[in-house]
Amino acid sequence: MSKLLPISEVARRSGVAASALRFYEERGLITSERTGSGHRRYPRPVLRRIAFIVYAQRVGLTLEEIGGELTELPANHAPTRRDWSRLSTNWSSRIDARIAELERLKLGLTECIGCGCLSLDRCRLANPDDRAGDRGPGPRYWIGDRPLDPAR
Amino acid sequence: MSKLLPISEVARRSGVAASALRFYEERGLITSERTGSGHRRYPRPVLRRIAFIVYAQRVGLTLEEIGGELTELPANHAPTRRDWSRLSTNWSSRIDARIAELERLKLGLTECIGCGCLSLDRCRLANPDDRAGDRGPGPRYWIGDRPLDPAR
DNA sequence: GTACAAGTTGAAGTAAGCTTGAAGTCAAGA
DNA sequence: TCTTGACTTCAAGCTTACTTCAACTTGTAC
Repeated sequence: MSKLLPISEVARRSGVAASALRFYEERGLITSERTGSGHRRYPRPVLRRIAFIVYAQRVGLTLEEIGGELTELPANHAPTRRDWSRLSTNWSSRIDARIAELERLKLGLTECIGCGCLSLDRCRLANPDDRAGDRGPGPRYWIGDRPLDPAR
Repeated sequence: MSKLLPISEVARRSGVAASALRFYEERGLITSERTGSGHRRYPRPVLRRIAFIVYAQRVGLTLEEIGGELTELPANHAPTRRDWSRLSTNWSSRIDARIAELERLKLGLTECIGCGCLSLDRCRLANPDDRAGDRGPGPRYWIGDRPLDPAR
């Protein structure tokens, strides 16, 4: 049987707080064995799983979504090529979408300087009235109709 | 005196819920005049201000940060070229930083397929142990030492 | 004059992702 | 034996950004 790690060690190695690890366990994202006295002991592959979680969070998935992805991944083995391939396609497009939005936002920033109007309510990029009919209310041009990404 | 808009109209035109508008007002991000009966009446430029708020949120600023930016902007006039220039520089670098992180994350995704190891704990991009000494614990390579961006 | 829509306030609720605190257990060292 | 230190659970608290609700007041239409 391979080495089992106490929570403090997993926290140290993963950079994730022990309280967060317990929280992830409560949410079913990771699992642990227990010592006779009830202390958690983690098999090494949990580190991979945690890295996966942290990565996915940065990509912008919620813990719930991550939980969904994880149920389709082997708990104690490396993911297969197929696993990775599916994830890669899926996440790549999410990442691309968010990057596209950020580029659009950036463009709005420079165009609003460049166009000479300098005004959020007269500029065609910002004026809600100009867009009221065709794009609905709200600053939809810049905003890109809300593909949710996180990143905090 | 220019036309004043009731909250429903501002909500409709801006695409922001009336409850959110009241919330923004509470937080000092926008202001309103009142009718004799206490109903809010917004001067038109509030639409510019709201567009600004929504835009800034998509860029990734918190309402508190946005409040800070807004205190330096004229409440009822278009921002000056200097105002825009400062913002543009500031926000552009934030946007660039987040885009850079996303590119890094995407690279991690394809490299982990491409490198052939297919394993988050053996791959050099993922293995916490490889990075324990020089980069501290946690999946720092992919993660990029946490420049906070939001986007939900 | 009466109904109904639209508005008001303040308090409480929601969601995500954790952290903190209280109270208790357990093994090892001085 | 006594005291740390590491760990446990469960409940409550925190932050951000709002929404929802209850209880009223107003404005407008018929």
